[in-house]
Parts: sequence; C-alpha cells; structure tokens
Amino acid sequence: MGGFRGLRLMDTHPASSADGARVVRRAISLLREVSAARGNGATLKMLADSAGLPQPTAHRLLKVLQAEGLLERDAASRAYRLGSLLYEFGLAAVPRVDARRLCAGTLERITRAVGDTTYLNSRSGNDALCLDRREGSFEIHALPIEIGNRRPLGVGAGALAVLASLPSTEADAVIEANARRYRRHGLTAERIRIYVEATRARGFAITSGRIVAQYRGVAIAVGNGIGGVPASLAVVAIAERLDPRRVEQVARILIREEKSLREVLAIAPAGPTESPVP
Amino acid sequence: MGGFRGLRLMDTHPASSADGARVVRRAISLLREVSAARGNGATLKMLADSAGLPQPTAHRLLKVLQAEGLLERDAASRAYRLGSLLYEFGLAAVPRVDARRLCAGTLERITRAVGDTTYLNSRSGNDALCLDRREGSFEIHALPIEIGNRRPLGVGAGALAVLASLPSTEADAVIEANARRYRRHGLTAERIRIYVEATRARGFAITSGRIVAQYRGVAIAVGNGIGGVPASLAVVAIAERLDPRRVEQVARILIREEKSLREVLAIAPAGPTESPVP
DNA sequence: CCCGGAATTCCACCATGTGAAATTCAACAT
DNA sequence: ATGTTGAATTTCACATGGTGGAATTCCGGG
Repeated sequence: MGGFRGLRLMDTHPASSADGARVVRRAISLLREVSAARGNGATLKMLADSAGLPQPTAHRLLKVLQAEGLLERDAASRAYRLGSLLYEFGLAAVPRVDARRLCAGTLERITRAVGDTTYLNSRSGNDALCLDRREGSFEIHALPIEIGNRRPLGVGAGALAVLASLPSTEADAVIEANARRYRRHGLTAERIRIYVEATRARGFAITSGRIVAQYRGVAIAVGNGIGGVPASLAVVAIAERLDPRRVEQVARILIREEKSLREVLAIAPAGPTESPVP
Repeated sequence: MGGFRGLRLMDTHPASSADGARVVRRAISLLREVSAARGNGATLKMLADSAGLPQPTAHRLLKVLQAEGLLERDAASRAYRLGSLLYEFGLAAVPRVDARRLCAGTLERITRAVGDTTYLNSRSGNDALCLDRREGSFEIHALPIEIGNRRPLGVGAGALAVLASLPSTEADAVIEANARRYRRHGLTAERIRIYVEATRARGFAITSGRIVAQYRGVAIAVGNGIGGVPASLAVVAIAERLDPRRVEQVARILIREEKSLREVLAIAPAGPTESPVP
C-alpha cells in the first residue's frame, strides 16, 4: 500500500505492536473518535483531525465503515454516528462483569439523596466512558453527557476521578497520550497533572465548569475499580447549586456510597481472562 | 501491500464497492464471524475458514482486533469472543427505533401463552440476529441461541421467517451469498429456497430440528419489519411438544400477536437516515 | 454571482499487507 | 517416553492495495 511523503501525522496509539495492520488500527481509532463525539455526531474534518489522519485517508476509511454498517451518516449534516451493526455487536458482547447492574442501586440512592444528575464512569483505554446515568430532579439542559459517550481521561469530574485513581506511571502515560486532545477542551497536560495531584490529596475530584461553563462536578473513584476496571461515581449540577458547603455534603454522600459499593463488589467475580494481547 | 498467488478464497461480501480498504472489510467480516459463534467463542481455524481468509492473514487481523479491545481471547481454549470495546460502542450506538422495547410486551405475552421460549429476530445483512428472548417455563437445555447471536438467514425458524419476508430478488441474493455457510449447517441453497417457498405459501415458518436435532420452531415475520428492518417472532421447543396440532395453536397465537404488534409499530417513527452508502 | 471551507475524487508511487511455507505448540494415542 | 495429528504462530520475498498531496466539486452565506 501507499507510502507517505509529508511529515508523520498519525500515531494515535503510540505504544502499540509494530507489526500488524495499520489500516485496521486507524479505522478503529476513527470509531473511537465517532463515539467520543457528542450531540449530533462528528464531521469528516473533525474526525480526520482528532484521529491525526489526512482527510482523504479518513474519508476513505469512513466510507468503508459506513458501507459495512459500523457507521451511519446523517443525510443533512453529513455527520457520522455509530451504526446499527455496532449496536448489534454490543448485544452479543456480554461484559465479564456487568458494572451497570452492580452499580444501579448506588446510582439511584445518590441521585435521590442529592437531587442532581449522577454518572457512572469507567476507564476505556485513554478515555473515560459514561456507562450509566440517573437524571436528577434538577435537570441539566445544554447537552449533558449521554450513556456511551467518551472523553479524554481527566476532562470532567468523573473522568478526573478515574484518572487520579490510576497508578502514577500509568496516569502519566495516559496524560501524555491525551496531550493533543486536551487542547481541544482548552486544557493542557500540565494543568491536568495539577488537577490529578489535587484530586489525590483531596480524596475526590471537583471540577469547575471547564468543559461546559456554569456546571460543576464532584466525583469519587470506586475502590480498585469494577471487575478490575477503574471507575468513578460523579454528581454534576449547575455551579450555583454546588457552593463549597454543598460540595462538602455531596462528597460525604459519595464517600459513603463508594464504601458500601466496594463491599458489594468484593463479593462479585473477578476481571477478564486475556483481553490485552501479551 | 501483499499480493496473492493461490486461488482466490475471499469475497465474503461479493457485491461491495471495489475501492476502499480491503483489510478493513476483512477485519469487520471477522468480527461478524466471531459474533456468529455460539457457546464458547470461535477458534482461529473456524474464523479463517468461515471468513474465507488464509489462516495467517486471519491470525494477524485477529491479533490487532484483540490488541485494540474489539476482541478478547479465552486463555484456556484460545477461542475469540467479542471484546469490551464493542460492548462500549454498543452503549453509544442508540438504535434509531428500539425494537426490543417495542416488542417487549409482545414477547412476554407469547411466552406466557405458549410456555416455551420465544425469540425476536431481525435481519442484519445476510444474517438473522437474535435481538431478544423470553425463556419459557419449559427450558431449552443444549445451548440455546443467545441475545446477539447471528446465523445465516434461513437457518432456523425465526431466520427462515425473516428470509421469506424479503422481496424475492433480495432473498435470492441473500441465499446466493450464504450458500457456503449453509453447508456448515448441513443445508444447501437449493433446500433453503424450497423452505422459503413453503414458508411463503403457509404464511409462517416451521423447522424440524435441522440445526439442533430434537427441536422444532414456529415463526412469523413482522409486517413490514420494525423501523424498516425485517424481523420475526419465533417459538422454539423440543419436537415432541410441537406436534402438528400444537403447531397450529402456536401459529394462531403468533398470527394474532403479529397483527397487534403491527398496529403498535404503525404509530412508531420510521427507519434510519442514510445507513448504506449510495 | 462570487467566495471560503468542507467534502470528494484523482492518481503516481512505494511501503505495507500478503499468504505459501516452515516452525512451534498441544493434545492425544501408541 | 515417543510418535502423530492438527492447530497456532512466525517468517519473509514479493507486488498490489493503500496512501495522501493536489485538484475538483459541492454547499452555504454574503
């Protein structure tokens, strides 16, 4: 296949086995970017950009993914979104341990206690993934994070709590890998590192409307994760509903719920068999 | 990239746009094969075989897919299964119209009425996909079809009903494309064509333990499909519980439920926007 | 009508993916 | 123990399938 002439743009996965299929990795990288896109999906430009691919290359791959049903495309906006085949694969891919089910009660209790929207996040590669959500009585307007949405670990309260719960060396690697992506959120790797430190010192994460202005989040990491996968519980509300005093209250509730969740998880079975290639 | 010397083995997707990424298509084809595998997953041999790829090629692609988290591998049996990243994508890929939700009541009512296991199937490419299931009081032992499992359209009652509901030209194309796969189920394209004819004449599908001996299924297609996607309702039981007289009863129930389901669907919104590439 | 940015198509080029063949590994029988 | 069979894995010389800069088309706004 083709050569490349210009400067090297790619390398979305810096530390990956050399041999294999570059194209396949690129295609998957595009899928990840599409599933990271919030709201109405992502345009070719955005995707090519964030996957670090030249536009024509991205275009070609996206076309194949669409033809195969992994992606769909909005006729009007030309934006790509995940396709029905991925939904179908999702049905067949039963998770080793079902985090959503295990945490359903916890989420519900927190939401009832605080009245605001509650999130369950988990780590997925360099991303935080929104696994589940309970809407509080005080609705968040302005596109909230949906179930299945991704963003770089560290961006947002829930994602920050997950990142801070990783071993230092691993957290550093993630921050490094995400450096470029932070910029699109008006952040830098350096700043994230500071946040992580603060989160570790404090024991839980707080964010102040960096992503969507006017919103604030409080989040706590779940013990050693769920089935070995790092995870967090988060509460998000408009900033004025989360003054320092109330942050304190919410944090107390989160700490309590995390503790009892950890006990439940201690009984549940262990992690996967051989997921990452040796 | 590489040339090929031996005879042409591939062509899982006979009618697909020439230009693009062959590798990507092959990789996706492998994913489909993995998700078609029942029970404990699929071995390299099986996958290479059914995807029509030389073993080393399949091996290389599977390794990448595993490294990226789309596949996992059982340490002991070396068998591949769908990975957690696909589950995660599935969360984000909200279906245009939620067939499972729309048919939940129907499935429950049928199961209660007949006492045996009931399935909701839909078409996905050349496959029938098990979208949902309700266990009857008379359990099916011997690995039943799980939610998310696939098999070639035409193999099994539910899959046959879906196939027979397609326009003749389309059904023929599907049968043609699946010819090789039928053989692995002890069937032939010719025989499937006969079954389709019989199903159309009868108005519903019956199968007699072709797949798993001793079992029998009765199935009916759902009007014009669900959100434009062809689908079926099926009841499966051990053969002795489905003698001709009882088949008649079950069919009556299916016909009644299909009718009322069709009315519910008439209110629900329409199909996708621009899924298959022009 | 014309402009700017995004989407799409072209196409010369060669690095990348290919697959037959050889090697290792695992399970089972002798 | 030792051979035997079949699957999994690695190797490597080769030429084709993928590449991406440049050119073209499309679309929305002024």
